[in-house]
Order: sequence, then structure tokens, then C-alpha cells
Amino acid sequence: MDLADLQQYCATPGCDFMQMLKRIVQPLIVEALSNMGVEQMPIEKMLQASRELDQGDLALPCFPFAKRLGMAPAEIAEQLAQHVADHPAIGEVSGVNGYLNIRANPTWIVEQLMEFGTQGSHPSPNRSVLIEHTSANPNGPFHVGRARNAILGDTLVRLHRLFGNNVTAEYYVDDMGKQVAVLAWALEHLSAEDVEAQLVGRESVNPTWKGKADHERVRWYQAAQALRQEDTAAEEIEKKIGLMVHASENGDEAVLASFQAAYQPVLEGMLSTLGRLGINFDRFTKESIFVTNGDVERLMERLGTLEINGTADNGAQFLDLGARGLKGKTEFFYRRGDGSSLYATRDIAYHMWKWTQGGDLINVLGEDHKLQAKQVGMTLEELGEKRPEVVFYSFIKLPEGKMSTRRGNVVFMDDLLEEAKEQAAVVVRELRPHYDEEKISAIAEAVGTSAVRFNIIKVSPEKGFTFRWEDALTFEAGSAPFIMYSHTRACSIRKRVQNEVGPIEDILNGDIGTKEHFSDGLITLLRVLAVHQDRVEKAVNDHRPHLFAEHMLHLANAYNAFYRDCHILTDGQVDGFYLWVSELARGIMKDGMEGLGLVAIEEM
RNA sequence: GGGCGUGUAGCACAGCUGGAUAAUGCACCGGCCUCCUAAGCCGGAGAUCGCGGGUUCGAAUCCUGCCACGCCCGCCA
Repeated sequence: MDLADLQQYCATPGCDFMQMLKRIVQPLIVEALSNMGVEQMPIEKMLQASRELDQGDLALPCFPFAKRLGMAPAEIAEQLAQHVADHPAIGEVSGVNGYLNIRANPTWIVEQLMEFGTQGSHPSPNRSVLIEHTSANPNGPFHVGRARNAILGDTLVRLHRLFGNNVTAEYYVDDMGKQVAVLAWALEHLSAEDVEAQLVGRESVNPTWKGKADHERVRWYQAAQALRQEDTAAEEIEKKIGLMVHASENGDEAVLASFQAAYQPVLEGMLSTLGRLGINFDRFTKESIFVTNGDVERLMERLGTLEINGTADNGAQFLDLGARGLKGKTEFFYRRGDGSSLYATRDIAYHMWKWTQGGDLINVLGEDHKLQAKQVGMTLEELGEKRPEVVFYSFIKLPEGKMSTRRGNVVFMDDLLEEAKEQAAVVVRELRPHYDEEKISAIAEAVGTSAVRFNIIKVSPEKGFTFRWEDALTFEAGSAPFIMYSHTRACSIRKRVQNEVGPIEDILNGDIGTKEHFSDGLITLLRVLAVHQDRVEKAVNDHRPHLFAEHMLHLANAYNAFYRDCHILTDGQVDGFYLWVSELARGIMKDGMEGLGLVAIEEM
């Protein structure tokens, strides 16, 4: 394969060095099989990455050839191994248990990494993507139950950026409807005394968050929710709130302004919490915009002209999605009997606007939105629009059950982060007694927030998740600090080399190492580095960040093995080749950590 | 009742476009700091892959029936 071929190949999806190896090996195997009398087998599909590293890099099961050749698979594999031609990329070929195992030549991997880095000559995809995530109702502090959306969404944003896509991270602000109306009503009608009287017996505001608007105002929200349950006041309140909701849905600007005055400080409090986790947004879009600018009304009129439109007795309108294959309840209501729109209707208008922004759409939603998302998607298609890609996740629960801001059984993210930092500080103080408090605090903050993110992102989104303090605050192998620690080792080496020997650039000499260099630890690390770009791509294209989290664990683990076997600095002498490997790994670990939102500190 | 999802060692979790001894972490047992940060490394033990059928040379993975758990099935958001 010459460079032109390589570039051609790498322009196609799925490029990484193991795939390049596959590309090299495949024709050699086809030829060898041909010599043995086997033609036209789907070798490309059969040739797979080895499961165990000690088996090699690629494996070909030989069982399907057995019938045709009238030989035992084991024998076929052994003979086939003899027939595969030599190639600089191939280190070793062997037949074991009916499998043809191919091991890459480590020197070849090094050459490829030196020439192309871990990206290969893969061009940047530079796709535009609009990722909408979190979009939590601004009615109280951000709690752990909502954390999965924010962490999953932000990690997708980061990984897309790492991959080279052009991302807009968007928060859809639910600035109308009942939840904000309740908050606005409470702030207008209840005094601080009323609120506290209503909430006796519940935990009071954590003194740490006194003055933080989300923690202060949620009391009003909770008091109002409690009042709505009471027989005496409920009816009157319900009526008032109902009027406010109705006004907001009709685009009443004064009411919408009062809503905004109520929720904006709460939203800002939530965003400062998210900011502490490294989660930021490029744009906020308010739901009410699509009502006030007439998009929603125009949309409803258009929906009314559709073939599958239906009208209820009271004038409410719906689409019969059963005619398009939806099972179960097939009527999808988009207009109430009083003529106003529904949340889903506005969501469709919002999506139509999003499609005009020129990029692919990805939404992160809780599993409770599955049906709604399907209805919205089908309606968009009915209108000739595309449906967005949606990443669903299962809710985070407490061991006691589901979290609810209304009932007050929540773990606030602010409290979790504070606790995580404190626990991390305890560990730092113990392990590094000579660090001063300022340094300890900085490290503890980085470790605490990273650990919280990683704890959530490492499990696949569809899996139910029960929040447990002891899991969230684990700082051992399999956690963020494990990855962070490997990175600090690489940083520490870099620093020592710079201090004791000289500038790194002067020491890197382009050596590809001698035979003695290639210990197990080095080879393990090279192989993980070689598949790095593929792991990024898979996580991005399949929307499965947990796979990348696992890869980063492997990378950190591999770096530790390298660190054990390969000493870079010995008695003031630097091994230039090892230093190059360490520096490559350090850069990849740093990028990867940023992709997961882990803070890449240099000392811990 | 219908739709979707989950069920893998004591706990947590990966693998699910079918392939070798089911990966990883915690907990458990044993070893490693005169040597670049031991938040680490090495070794050991621990699994009828929810249960039953089927397809296949080969099933945790595909099909089917059943069981358990979660979410949804509002002219709420």
C-alpha cells in the first residue's frame, strides 16, 4: 500500500491502524486460500480483531472452510499460516485451534504512529451537528436525577468536537406551561414565612447555598406544590395558575415576562452548577419564541390540511399516526379544544426551526420521552422533514426510589460536588502530606468533578442507574482518577526530563527503537494507541460514549504497563524512543480526557 | 392489556452486526516502594450469561415462548 492508497483508504469511515493491517492482510489471505483451493469466501467479514491480546491482532476462523476442503479446521489454520506471504506489517502468523492468528509487527505500528499520529491521514469530518441536551425545567437546583442527560449530552458534544465536528450545544428553555407558572405564582403570592410554614418538617436550605437563587426559589416552588395538594386552597390556586398557563400558551407577553423574571435566576444557578462540571452551552432557545413568532399557529394550520388529520367533538385536532404504522394509542393531539397548542406541537415547530440551522440534529432524552419523540419524528416526516437522532437514557434513581423536586427527595448536584471534593481532599491530604491547602483544594476539585462525570458516563445509557454515594466517590482503578493519575505520571516524566536534561524537542530523535525496546508493556500501549481514533469514531457515530470511557481506562492501564516496563529516565540518561512514546500517549490521554470532560491536571 | 428497554461472578458493569479460556472494577486471598508519583503494578479464587425451546459446524449474541424489574400508553410538560 503506498501513500496514495492509504489516503484513499483513510478517507473512508472506520480507518485506524488495525483496519490498515486488515487491509494489508486480507489479500494475502485470499491468495493463500486460493492456493489451497478455497475461493470466493467473504474474508473481509470473517477477518476480525482478536479477542485476547496474546492471540494476536487479527484472527480468521477457519471452520467454514472445513466442509469444502474435507479437513479439520485446526489443520487448515496451520497450513494456511504457512501459505501467507511475508509483509513488513506482519509480525507473526500462526494457526491455533482452527483460527489463523495474525500479529502486527510492532515496528510497523511505530512507523505508522510516527508518520500519522493516532489520527492516521484521516481528514477531519467537520460535520455540523446541533446537540440539544439537558433542557431541564428551571424550577429548582440541578439534581442528580437530571445529571445523566447533562453528562451524556455534554460528553457527546465533547466527543464530536474531538472527532472534528462542528458542534452547537443547545439548551431548550421550557419558559411556559405549568412548572414555571407554579414558580411564578408562588413568588408573587407567598411570603418567606408562608413558604417556611408550609415546608415544616422538610430539610431547610443548606447554608452553603444561601443566596444561590435556585436553592432559594425552589422553596417557593415546593411550597406551592404542597398547597396545591391541600383541599382548602387548591381550587383557587389551580384556577389562577390555569389562567397563567393559558395566557402563556397564547403568547401573552406580560405573563411570559413575569415567568422569565421568576425562572431566570434559577436557570442561572443551575448553569453555574453545570459549569462546575465543565458543561456549557452555546445557545439557549426559549420555547415561547415559537408561539410569539407565529410558527406554532402556522404549523397547526398546516397539520390541519394533512390527510391523516382528525378533529374531536370539541374541536381539538390530532393526527392519526396509526395510518403510518404507530401501534397502541394512535391519535396524536396537537391542538386543544380551546385552540391552543401543546408541548409536543411546539416541539415540532422547534425542530423545524432547528433543521433550518444547517446541521444534523441529535437530542438527548429520558426514556419517558420515547413515545413523544416517536410522534414528533413521525409528524416531521409527514411534513417532509427529517427526524432527529435521539439518544435515550434510563433514569437515575436513589436507592429509596425516583427523585422528585416536587416531593423534595433529591440529591442536589451542588451537594454531590461539594461532598466529592471533600472526599477527594481527604485522599490527597493523606497521600501527599507535603502539599499546601491551596494545591489540595485545586486537585480535589478536579478529581471530585471528574469522578462524578465518569461514574455516570461509564455505563451504557439504557441501563437503569441507581445513585450510590460510595460508587460516586470511588477514586480507585476503574474511575476517573485512575485515568488522571496515568496522565500525571506522563506529565511528571516530561517535567523531570525538561528540568534534568533539556527541552523535549531536542531529545526526540525519530528512532523507532531496537528489538530490546519492545517489551510487553510497550507493545500493549502501542496497540491501544493504534485503535484510539477508531474508538473515538465509534463512540461518536453510535452515540455510545461509555465505549470511549472504557477505552480510556484501557489506555491508562496500558500506560501503566509501559511505565512499569520502560524506564525513560535512568541516571540522567533519557531514552529518546521511550520518551516519544510517552509523549504521544500523554497527548492522547489529555485529548481523551477532555473528550470525557475529565480535568487533565498535571499533578495529583 | 399494548409498546419500548433491562436481566451476565457477592456487588457494579463490558461484550449483543454469532466464533477460541465471557472482559473490567469493587469486595476476597497472596506478592511488589534503596528504581521516572503505590490514586499504581503482578498473581489467585469467584459465572448453569433470567428460564425453556429453535436456527447453526459454532449462540451471552439471532428467532420464539415464558418469568422478573423499569419506563411509557393525558386535549400535562
